[in-house]
Order: sequence, then C-alpha cells, then structure tokens
Amino acid sequence: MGLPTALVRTRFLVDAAYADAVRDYGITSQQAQLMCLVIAGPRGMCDLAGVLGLAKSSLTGLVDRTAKRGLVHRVPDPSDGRAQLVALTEEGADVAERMHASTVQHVDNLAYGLSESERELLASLLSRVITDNEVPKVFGEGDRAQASA
Amino acid sequence: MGLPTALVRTRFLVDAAYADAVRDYGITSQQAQLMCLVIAGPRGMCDLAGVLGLAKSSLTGLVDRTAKRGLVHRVPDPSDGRAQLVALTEEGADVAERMHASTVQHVDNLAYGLSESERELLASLLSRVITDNEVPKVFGEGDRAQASA
DNA sequence: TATTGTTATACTCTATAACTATA
DNA sequence: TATAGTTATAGAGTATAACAATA
Repeated sequence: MGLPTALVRTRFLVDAAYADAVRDYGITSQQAQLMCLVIAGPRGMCDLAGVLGLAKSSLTGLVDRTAKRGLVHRVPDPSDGRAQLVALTEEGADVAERMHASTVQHVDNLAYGLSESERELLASLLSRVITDNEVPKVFGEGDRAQASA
Repeated sequence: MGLPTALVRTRFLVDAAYADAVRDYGITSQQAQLMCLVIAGPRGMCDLAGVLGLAKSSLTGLVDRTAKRGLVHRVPDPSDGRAQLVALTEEGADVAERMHASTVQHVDNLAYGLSESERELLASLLSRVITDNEVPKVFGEGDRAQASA
C-alpha cells in the first residue's frame, strides 16, 4: 500500500476512534477539538478560527453550542476591548481531562499489533511529518491550565 | 511526541489536505468518500452505511445530494427488489478519477521531509495498523470499474 | 417477521454577507 | 480604515422515529 493511501485510511481509522472516545462524554468531535485547543489556556476567537480553518461565524456557533453545554465560556480580553477569549469552565476542564485520557486510550489501542520499538518508530516518523507541516497543537500533552470559571 | 498524539495530529493534517484536494472539484469530503467507495463498482445503501458508520437515513441524504450534482445515481439491485445500488455516473467516474489523483498528490506532499526509505517504512507501519483494525477500503488503489450510466 | 430504503423532523456544522463595536 | 466578533440566512451532514415495500 502506498503512503498516500495509508495516510488517508489512517485518517479514517483515527477519526472513528476519536469520535467514539468523545461521544461517551456527549460531545461532538468538533466541540472536543475546540476544548483541546483551550486546555492550555484561554484563546481568542480569531486565533481559534485560524487554527481550525473555520470562518469566524462558524466558530461563534461552535462556541455557542459548547458553552450551552457548560463546557466553555467567554471572557473579555483585557488587552483588547473587541476581543473575547474562550476558556474552559470548571466542568469543561474536568471533562476535557477525562476525554483526553480516554481518547489517548482508544487511539493507542489501534496500534496493538505493533511492538514497542515499532510504535516508537512510527511515532517518530509521524512527528517529523507533523513538524514539517507545522501542524498546530490540536491535541496535546501536558500543559494543563486552571479553569477561569 | 507519543504515538496517540502523533496519530491524532496526523488525522488533523491529512483531513485538511483531503478537504483541500476535493474542494477543487466542488464536492465535500463526505461526498468524495462516498464516491471513492463506489469507484470499484456499485454498492448497496446498507453496505455503504455500514462502512461509513452512518445511519441509513443519513446515507439517503448524502446520496441525494451527490446525485443532485450528477456524480452518482441509483440503480435497482437485480437480486433484491428492495435494494438500491449506488453507482458513479460517467461524469462521476471522471471526477472521481481526477479527484483521487489530486488527493494522492496533496497527501503525498505532506511527507516531503522524509527520504524514500523512510516513506516506505512509514507506509508499511501504517499498513500494519490498518490491516490489524480491518479498515475498509475507503480510499484505494487500482480497481476502477466502468460507470453504469 | 425481518430487511431495505425513504420521509419527517431536529440538531450540529459550516460559509457568506451585513452589521456593531473597538483599535 | 482595519480588526474582532455577532447575527441572519442558507446549505450540508447526521440521528431518531415512523413508514412503505419487499424478502
């Protein structure tokens, strides 16, 4: 199987595992992705729209729906009167933590057939591709921040 | 970077490249995926819904919209009076062919930083994961069929 | 009775255009 | 004037429930 085919099928596989993992928490993939982006701290709407590749108004709606579930909220940006920052609520921080761990578990299981050294090799090759393409930290490690609820 | 994080970020990267590639043809990722699944020949609605992990009615809508664009059409299943098969139209087969090639190109470019042997290694490791998890052929190589238009 | 598919309805996701408010 | 964000509107994607037709 060629590399492009392998990458596209991997996308399909990981996508399903991701959606499965977060569905247990009653949220959609998009809402989960939004939450992952603000785990490390509040971020502005424009910033988030840029990272997610969404129109501003699309993000407004996504934040609205996620806020309605009590997982995020808007806080005014002290350095810019026009801007709003999106932050996790206390409940959101808790859900994000558990959802992240569950997703790691689900996705990790996909590689059950690989040996430890093969997993490391795969991770390092993918890391190269990710770094080369400057993929934003849409799913991260460490860097939790306090909820500003 | 751990393997789960690398896989989730890869999903994000490939997803964007895939959407980019097919947008040039005026279709959505979902419609492109549907078309890829019937490149090798007509398939039934239930079959497709199962592979895509969609509710039956969701697929009805997806097929409706793709058919409205003239890319697929329904043909009765000769072996089951209840069933409909989804097939590419002539235009759909043409679009699918070009869109597939373009997607391969886009996705292949993501690995520009890897040497030829690294690409082969990455492809083989991902192939193992794909095979282990019995990922359906949502994006394939070879196996073109004639359009039944 | 079970299966295939559609329809009705509702919600989520997304984009474009027009708008408000602040820089 | 440019930027941050929202609102209005429309279309695409998805699910559940009820239904029709065939197996």
